[in-house]
Amino acid sequence: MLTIGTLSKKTGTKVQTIRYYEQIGLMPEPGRTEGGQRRYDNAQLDRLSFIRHSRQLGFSLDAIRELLDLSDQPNRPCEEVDAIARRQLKQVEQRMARLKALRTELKRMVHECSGGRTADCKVLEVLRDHSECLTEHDEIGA
Amino acid sequence: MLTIGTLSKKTGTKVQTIRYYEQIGLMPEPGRTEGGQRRYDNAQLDRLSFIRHSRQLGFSLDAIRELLDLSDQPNRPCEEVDAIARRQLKQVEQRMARLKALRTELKRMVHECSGGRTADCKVLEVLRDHSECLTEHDEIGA
DNA sequence: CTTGAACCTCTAGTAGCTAGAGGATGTAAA
DNA sequence: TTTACATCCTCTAGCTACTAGAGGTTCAAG
Repeated sequence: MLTIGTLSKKTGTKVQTIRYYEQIGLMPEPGRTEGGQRRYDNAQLDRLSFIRHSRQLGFSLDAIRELLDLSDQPNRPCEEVDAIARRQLKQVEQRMARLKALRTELKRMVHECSGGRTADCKVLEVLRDHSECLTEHDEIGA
Repeated sequence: MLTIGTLSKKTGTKVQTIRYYEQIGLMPEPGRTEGGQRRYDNAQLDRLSFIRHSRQLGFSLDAIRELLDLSDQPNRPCEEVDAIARRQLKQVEQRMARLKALRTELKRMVHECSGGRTADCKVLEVLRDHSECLTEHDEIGA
């Protein structure tokens, strides 16, 4: 039986985060000692590792919930699992494309500024006037 | 004089967001009609455009606050501005590197799964066992 | 003068945690 | 056995950057 602290160390997940996952129903309620402290078994360690690894790969908690559900039903076709993974891959690729455009623009800004006063600063000038931009970067966030 | 709705359309920023920027002190308090409605001038339009464009380039609101402050002091050296931009560029590059690693891993997962039952699903297998991963992707988020 | 779009404030919600207060428990050494 | 102290507990509030909605008021055109 593992304490929450041990589980935390083994998975690299903060104690608070483990309790949070329990609260939102991603982790099951563990057993408790007489004094009320949580005690975990290996199944729960595996589950948390799965969650943790999925998070590292950028899956949302909602997606992870779906993946865990599917993982619990071994005889279903894995098309749904694949679909979730492909969706994630697509999202990652979209973000990369966006970041690439931002990098281009930022590089140009930084490059063109040759260190005078802020009044003549190319960086500020570009920020003031969108028309100086070469690439599209309309959306915000992600 | 512009209404908040007109300002919203001109900059592509939602009305609620403009009020939010005012609340956190990023936009100054505008003039008001007798009835209490906000009215903006061109300086405020410029400022909001600046904010909007900076957001599109991924700057945080805190960074934008710094940029606006510097922009208001035309005689200071623009090194600080450059530093902020370079910091942003670095962050973008870090995120890109991370996404690249994720993409590699996700592609491999999706590729190796040939559509059987979830019990044999390669995607789930990789998620269960980090050691199957080739790339590093320790951090979460960003 | 009426209508209706646009405005107002205020509260609460989103994702995915993180931090801290204030107090209880578990364990190992003295 | 007592004491020390790390770890645990619950609960609340905070973070970024908005977004949505309730319930009510103002503006401008006809």
